[in-house]
Amino acid sequence: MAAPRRPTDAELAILRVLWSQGPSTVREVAEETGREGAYTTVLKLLQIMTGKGLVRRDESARTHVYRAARSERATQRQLVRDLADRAFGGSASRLVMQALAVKKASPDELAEIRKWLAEQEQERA
Amino acid sequence: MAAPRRPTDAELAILRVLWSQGPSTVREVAEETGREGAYTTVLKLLQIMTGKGLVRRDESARTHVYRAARSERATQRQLVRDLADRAFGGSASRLVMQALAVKKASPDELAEIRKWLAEQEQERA
DNA sequence: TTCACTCTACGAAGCAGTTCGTAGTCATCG
DNA sequence: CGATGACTACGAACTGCTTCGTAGAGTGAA
Repeated sequence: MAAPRRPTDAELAILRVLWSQGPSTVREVAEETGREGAYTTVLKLLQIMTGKGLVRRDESARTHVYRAARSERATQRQLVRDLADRAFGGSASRLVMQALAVKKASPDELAEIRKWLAEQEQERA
Repeated sequence: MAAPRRPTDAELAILRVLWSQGPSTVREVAEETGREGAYTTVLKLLQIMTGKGLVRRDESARTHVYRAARSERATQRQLVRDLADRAFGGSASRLVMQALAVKKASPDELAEIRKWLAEQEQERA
């Protein structure tokens, strides 16, 4: 499979619904996004996304059911990589530095970072 | 000033040149991007970016000199925030987690992260 | 059957981003 | 002066994204 193009904003909004709600119909996605009269817009987007391979469609019932083709994590990593390339000279670490400056972390998140740090030092031994 | 729209890919490529080379002429930017026959394309982009307020133009000489209107850091943070909003439910910390998974860090970067971690724990006291 | 409702499909418009060709201006050199 | 070359300005084409309107098919109730 060729390198998939980065999802657009509207596509990402839909993927977010699919990731959090699981496989969904057009109506379910449209209602979750909360916008009025968005039904055919969401339908069209899902059709396009099916063509791009971003989502998969179950057509066994008359009302089709869509699900994200790639996991949230995998997509997030792709986007991080993409941003690192475009704005940080390819350095994910420099991206991390700026992200750390943006917002304080919760205790859980701090713990995760500490854990990651320990692993890094482990590997360096 | 209203919230500036996120720079596009082509705009970011130009900003990267301006950040690393400092104020530059169209020709200097065009040569740095390395693409053939890109001159008028770069010129047009710089004109558009001037209109958007992304760059500032010194017209005192016949050959104009452009410089980035915002710092690299500020722009990077904006982009991080934007990506956090679009793909991480607004959580920069979750973005950090994925970014850490993407690539190993250098010793310097590890040290910076450790320093940041210490500051966080300080504030929590 | 007929009506109302829901669904899919799709065309088309509008807009932004990107690229390129062309025109016109200005400075310099012979 | 006249030619050459570098510069700015700008229109126009092309593409991709997003939105919406409309058509047509399936479903089920009266």
